[in-house]
Amino acid sequence: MPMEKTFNAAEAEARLYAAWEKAGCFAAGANASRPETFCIMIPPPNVTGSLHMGHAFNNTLQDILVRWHRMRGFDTLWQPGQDHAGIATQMVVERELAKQGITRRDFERREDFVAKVWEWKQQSGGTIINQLKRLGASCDWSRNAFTMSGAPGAPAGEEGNFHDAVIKVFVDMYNKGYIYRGKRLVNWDPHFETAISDLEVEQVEVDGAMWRLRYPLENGETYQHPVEFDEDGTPTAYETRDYLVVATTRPETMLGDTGVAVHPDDPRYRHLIGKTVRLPLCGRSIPIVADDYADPAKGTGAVKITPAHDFNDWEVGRRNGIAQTHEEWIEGGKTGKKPINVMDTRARIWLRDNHDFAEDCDPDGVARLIAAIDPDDEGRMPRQDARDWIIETAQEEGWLDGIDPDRHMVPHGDRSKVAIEPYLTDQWFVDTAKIVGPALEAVRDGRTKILPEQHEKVYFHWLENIEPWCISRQLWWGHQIPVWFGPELDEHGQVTDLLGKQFCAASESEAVQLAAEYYREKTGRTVEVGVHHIEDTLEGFRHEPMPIAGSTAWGDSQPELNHVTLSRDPDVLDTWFSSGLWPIGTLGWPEDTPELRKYFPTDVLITGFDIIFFWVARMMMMQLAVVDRIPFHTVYVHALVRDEKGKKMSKSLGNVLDPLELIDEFGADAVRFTLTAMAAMGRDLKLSTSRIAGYRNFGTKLWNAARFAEMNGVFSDESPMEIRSNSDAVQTVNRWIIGETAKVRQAVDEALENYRFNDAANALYAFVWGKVCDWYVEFSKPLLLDGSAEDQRETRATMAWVLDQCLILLHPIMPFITEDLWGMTGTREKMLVHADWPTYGAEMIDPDADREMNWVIDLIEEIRSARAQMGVPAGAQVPMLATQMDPAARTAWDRNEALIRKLARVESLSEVKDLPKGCVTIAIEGAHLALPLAGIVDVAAEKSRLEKGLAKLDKEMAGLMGRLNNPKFIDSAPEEVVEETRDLAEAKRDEAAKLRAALARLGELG
RNA sequence: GGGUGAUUAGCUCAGUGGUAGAGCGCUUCGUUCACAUCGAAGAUGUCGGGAGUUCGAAUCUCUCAUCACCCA
Repeated sequence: MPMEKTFNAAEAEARLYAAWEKAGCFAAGANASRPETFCIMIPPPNVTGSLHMGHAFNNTLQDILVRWHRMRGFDTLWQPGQDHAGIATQMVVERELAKQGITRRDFERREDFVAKVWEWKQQSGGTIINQLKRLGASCDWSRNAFTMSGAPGAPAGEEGNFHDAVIKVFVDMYNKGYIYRGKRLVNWDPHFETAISDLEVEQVEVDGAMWRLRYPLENGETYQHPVEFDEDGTPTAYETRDYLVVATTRPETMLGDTGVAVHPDDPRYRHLIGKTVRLPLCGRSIPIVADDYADPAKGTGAVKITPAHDFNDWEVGRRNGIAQTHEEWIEGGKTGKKPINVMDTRARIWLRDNHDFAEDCDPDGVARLIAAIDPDDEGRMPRQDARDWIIETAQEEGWLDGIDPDRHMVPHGDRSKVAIEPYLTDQWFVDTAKIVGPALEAVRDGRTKILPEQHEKVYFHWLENIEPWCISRQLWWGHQIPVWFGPELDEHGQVTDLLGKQFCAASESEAVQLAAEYYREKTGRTVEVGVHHIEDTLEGFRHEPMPIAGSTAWGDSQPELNHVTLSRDPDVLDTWFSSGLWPIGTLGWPEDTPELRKYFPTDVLITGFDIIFFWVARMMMMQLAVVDRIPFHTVYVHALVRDEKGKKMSKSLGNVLDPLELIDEFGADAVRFTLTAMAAMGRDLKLSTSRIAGYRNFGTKLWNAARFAEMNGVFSDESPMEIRSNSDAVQTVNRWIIGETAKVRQAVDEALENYRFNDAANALYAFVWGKVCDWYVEFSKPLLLDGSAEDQRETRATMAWVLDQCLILLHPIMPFITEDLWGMTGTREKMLVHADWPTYGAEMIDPDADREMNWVIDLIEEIRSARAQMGVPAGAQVPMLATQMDPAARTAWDRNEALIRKLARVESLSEVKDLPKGCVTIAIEGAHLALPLAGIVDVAAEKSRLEKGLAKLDKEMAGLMGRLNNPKFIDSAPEEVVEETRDLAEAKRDEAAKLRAALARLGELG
């Protein structure tokens, strides 16, 4: 059956992928023929994810390395999987539920909500897997991993043990002292009501204002405020003020102010340091403190300090005793200030039952504020409304000094898009300072290499300045923190802190056992230990663990503890905590599996630079902390895919190219080849569809070369020869293309070894199109059509071999079209995906054949160029004359006459003593050739052609001679460079002489 | 403000000290049996500006300009 004219990607891709999967071609170790292993972990996409250009790029590069190693016989594993994406998944599921009018708060039990999430995951969580398959990704899907597999409540089919790994790591790290719970300011997302990481916060510029508020000075204090200035800006007149003006972009936080800061050297305020102001509305007396953070040139130079609601204020507060812990406050004789949280978890102003807030306030003020802002659950004001109310009131009461419009950055949650609130809460942290050392060391000493190298700097910079990592999230979808709280006892067995004792264990029963031991030791009795499962009941507040201590007392005796009820921390772990274990977790750790032994440490990680901190650094730290080994020896960091104008692709800009649509239109191979050809290290790639179309055409070109071969019996030779080296061929053309194939094999391997994907793609493009299709197929025609039986046989065999090599070498980049052609151009033992990667090299290259064919190609191009410029009709056969040919040229001509004549449309070659008038000169090494075109030749056109050529040669000669005439060049340049330059100058001189002679002859004519 | 990178043909980009390249686009020609998703030929560059090192610089150094990204 004759081949179609083009490759039908839409039909073939699904069929071929199914065939690969069915045959188990991607399974770990498939096609292994040597002991070395090669393992890549996929950067797990979100379970909510769908394929975007970045995934397409990232996974194309991984697939190339994986297919290349598998064909070379490595024991190969490409481990796929997804992460459970805490916030993103909760968002998607809540959105689904919202369609039915249900919210998360309608669920009575956490388990019910989590069950819904699992339901969603099983229905819709596989989207990206199918999309990766369309791209051709050769992952071992039978091992597909999920960071929540095996978690409590996981349904059938999700029984993996990733959960065990996560919990075990937490417990290990907790016991090693790497994990602790503490009260710190975190980025709080009021929509999702959870802490989020710095990296999930984006800064958005918004139009806002600076509100100036007057805080009255207490105890009759005043200061001189400048009101008139001379030309130099020196104050010339002052007014006496009995208040300080603070400027703020967030007036609603004033309810939580614990001080006002001024610069210690500010002459206006120096005498006020240590005095107090009275906070309007609540009447709290707060100190004026000295801190460099206050910039005298900014605003009024006095800045309100709200430690519980601003990161900078927190630092100022800690330095100045106005953000003390409870213990510090007691020890300091209750003279300092504690930070005051005035918001609930939904960023509404929380005043009712807020003891920290009310503590030093005027009771009437408090009552008024509660009535206005926080009367009851329905009336509690969101932060924006409270701001409006406060400004209005300030205006009415005369303590609003003014309003200045101000454009400033406001942090927003990248998922929720709402303004982030710095929020003071208890959270769990990894004490990264304790585990960062080995991760830095591994890259410094080269055990792990980051490519391109510039990214090592980013890695070092981030790790050297690492902050504690907040790993708790107030979500339901995730790994619940394996810590149970119970009352802490003193040496007399008395409760000192209801929440003070933590029991960290992999299971509830182990925690209970730990607790029983603790209480027995403290009390000398057996204390009954139970577990209380808390539920989310407090609207607008975070659910905290609530352990219970039960005791009995008889008469005057101390109460005796007889039972406690533990309460588990309700928080879950940051998704990145589980993704951080990806390399070991996917291989079955903590079980000692054969895969873990075989494939860990893995080889290469391919990822985008945007998650170097998020993920790469954390994997390094965690693997080293947990199993004390690096997770991979090479990290290849690729750039971003942008649109053709260089803009980051984003849904809001509408410039997103959907890889699946591109695959539909151009085929997966074309998309893959484009991404590969543009993957120069460290550069963003700007993608345009015309480029993809170009590479689709490349596939068609290859297809048609095979089609030509098929039509000429290349694949159906009844007595085929076998080509093993260039000595199996006699014809120069065949010997030449065998050598060219060997060259490209070396180039491709070298490129891939160095992660120079674009070099591999471009070398193959130039070879397949520029060498095989443009020249070899054309050269083969005279042999296949008119050659001797032996020549035909040899050429068919060579062509079959060359095309096979093209398919093999292209397969990692273009798996579909190559596999399809492989199947239709021969009877094969194995599919191409498992074909043996060649190892031939220099021994296949015949320098003589190389020289000869390059001469032939030059000659044909010269003749074609002369003809085209002289306006010789394309179809016309022309005679050619030679006045001189050296032996090499003579041999080359004799051996390749048929194909030169065919491709250059030369009718004959005759040797003459002198050229007749009206000839067009063909400049070629080792021969004087000319086309007698007396009837046709346009003297002026030929003259300008020759002059142009001469001008170019003269310019080149000038440069070359300039160097050769410089004694310093002869002395200091390497011998071979000097030699090369001499040869080149010689050749140019010969060519110029020929052109001059030709010009002289033209002169005779004209 | 700090850091990183970029500036090469009309466009998008390769190019680690030795004759400036590719793809796309453009112009002219072409229905010969692999391919018009094609073929042949052609035009197009003070390699961002300036200075330096060197026999020799797109490439190394310094400086200026412009742009981009990351972090504050």
